[in-house]
Amino acid sequence: MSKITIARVASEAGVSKGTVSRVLNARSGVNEETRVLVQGVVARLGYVPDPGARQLARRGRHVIGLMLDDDLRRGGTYYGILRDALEDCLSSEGYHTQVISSERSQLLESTFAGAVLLGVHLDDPRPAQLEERGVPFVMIGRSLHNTAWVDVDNLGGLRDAVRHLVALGHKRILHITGAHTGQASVQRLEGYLTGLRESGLPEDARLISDGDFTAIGGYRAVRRVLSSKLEFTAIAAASDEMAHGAVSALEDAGLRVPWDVSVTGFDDIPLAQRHALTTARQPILEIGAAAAELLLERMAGKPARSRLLPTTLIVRASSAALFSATSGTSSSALHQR
Amino acid sequence: MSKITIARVASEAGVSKGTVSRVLNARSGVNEETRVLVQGVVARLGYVPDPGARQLARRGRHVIGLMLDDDLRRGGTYYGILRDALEDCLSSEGYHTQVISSERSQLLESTFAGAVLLGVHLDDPRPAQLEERGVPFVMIGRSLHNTAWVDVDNLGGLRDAVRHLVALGHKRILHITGAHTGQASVQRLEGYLTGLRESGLPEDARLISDGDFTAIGGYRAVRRVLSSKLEFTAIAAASDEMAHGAVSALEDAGLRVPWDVSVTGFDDIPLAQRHALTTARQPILEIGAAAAELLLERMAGKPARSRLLPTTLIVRASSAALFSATSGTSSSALHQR
DNA sequence: AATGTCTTTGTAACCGATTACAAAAGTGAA
DNA sequence: TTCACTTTTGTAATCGGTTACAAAGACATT
Repeated sequence: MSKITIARVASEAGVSKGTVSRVLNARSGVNEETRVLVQGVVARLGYVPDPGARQLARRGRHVIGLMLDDDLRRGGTYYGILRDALEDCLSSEGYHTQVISSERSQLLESTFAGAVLLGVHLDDPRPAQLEERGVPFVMIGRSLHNTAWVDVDNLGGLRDAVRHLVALGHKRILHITGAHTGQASVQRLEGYLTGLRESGLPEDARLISDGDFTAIGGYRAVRRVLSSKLEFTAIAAASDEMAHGAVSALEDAGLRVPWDVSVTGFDDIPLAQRHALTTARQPILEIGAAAAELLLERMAGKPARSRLLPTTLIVRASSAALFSATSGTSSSALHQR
Repeated sequence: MSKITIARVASEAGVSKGTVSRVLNARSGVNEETRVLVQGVVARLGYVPDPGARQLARRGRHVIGLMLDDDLRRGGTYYGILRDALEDCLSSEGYHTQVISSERSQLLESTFAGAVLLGVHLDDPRPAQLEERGVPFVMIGRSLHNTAWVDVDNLGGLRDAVRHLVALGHKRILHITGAHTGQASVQRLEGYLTGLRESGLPEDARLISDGDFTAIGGYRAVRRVLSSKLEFTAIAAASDEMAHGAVSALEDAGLRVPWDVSVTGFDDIPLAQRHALTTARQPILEIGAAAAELLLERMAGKPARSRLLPTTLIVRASSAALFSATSGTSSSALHQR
């Protein structure tokens, strides 16, 4: 049928266009009742404001640049969702996002009202350029001092995973680390060690195997440990991808998850759900929302704030109580079925 | 330094906004002299019409729906880039993109000027809904008859990879397939077979190992073949991810790439470059551009067209000439491990 | 009752283009 | 010279939003 405009919503709700606009942009000074009423009509009609008209009406540029680390840009999985979440939040504020490619950076100040940096490395020149040109920005994942950032509690997430495994009776827990360069990786390792310490378990350097945040990396990390005949009954990986690789390696070695070995991941990407992986969920939507909020603050001239968000442990079928307290090596711990 | 608008151009040229607009849109009924004059001013000022305002005045809808297969949406890697390319092309025409979630599909016709479907399965009900409601769309990856689509020459890409390997002296080439459900997978298998046939090499069903487009899938596919003691000196995988997994599996078995086994991939994702993988590159940017172009045509009421884009073979260090013509090199290396 | 303050809502101008319509200029025929 | 017709140009409404400003109520204070 005909296009749904703000005027249509206004007349349907019995208010003026101005009021509807205020509701849509979450401006203050709107009666709670009116707001609910208008939101109801918006939802009922499935009204979506025209982005073009919106940009036109707001003077000046209202485009937020999205800077992605070129490697991670394709790391997909996690970053794709985060990007969706960000776009969702920002578009409801009337902003429109656009990816800033590495080359186009000279157009920064004329084009962008602000920027969000996703997984950008420490040595990337672009954050400095932004700073210099006075474009406000927020980083996701900590990297720079003095800037606004949003991050997830990496340490806490891994610590919770370890606590969970310990509560299930596990005592020899293998940790698969991420890439050494990243802070997230270091913090998660720290969380693993903290979890052990709090539970009074000894730290064993041989139970830390290096991965690289990829499934193959996880696979190989487990393979190495298995061939060293080291005992372990659980694995706490620093990412779901690696946990998935770990599960595959265990299966290929004839071990069954969770009967022989329990496995936990980190992130809660869709793959984790498909493979029923116990994992420390990153609140991706909240991260996106927080980044949007902090960026809007910065753009409004307020001082830089930062936020550390907690993870939630999602328990699925890949972790289970240790049945045999007596058993020796994991490979001999094969109970039938 | 204020923004250059059509009014500025008009006053500078000493004509009215209407006349400038007519020149810009190549409408008839403009004096040749005036046209040249206006075009001169436009060029001198570097004026570019605001896409948003333009679309608004043209009284159409300006949001293009993006339909992603829910699984692939997170597959990241390839789809993220493609999406960027699409958005780039469409935004310069004044369109904005928005992801269409599975639920919201009943609002289609009132909201979207058109749609792009990315990796949507054959059994998805949404394409049919679009058709029914008269929303023009373009699919990336062929699926339906009678619709506009853009696709890459899957068959040709794999055939080229096989030709390349054959030219290097390889005669026993293993193919790792993708998911069985996808057409891309089937077409690449066909390309592999075509390559063999053209080179006069025999087809051997045991040299086809099933993967699932993931690195782990590639790893396991190779692992299976290695354990069957089958001879081969090269692998042509249906994706870079799987090729990466294949390389890892070979290395874990004590084989060296490319000395013992050559490996090729498909896609040319960043990972391929990092691992110096020879691969059939998909022209992702061109795919996005072509999809945008075809969609704009459809929205203008022109008949559906389609486009098949060629791949380019990128030769890197993972493929090399077969040094030892004597057979059994790779399998003897295998036996040592 | 009159005044001031605060909150909530409506009104109308505006963003930068397009386009229907009218006005002006040009051309040729009567 | 005047009229009819065509070509070229200007004018103003319009698209779908945002927002400055004014108006209207509600409430407390004097």
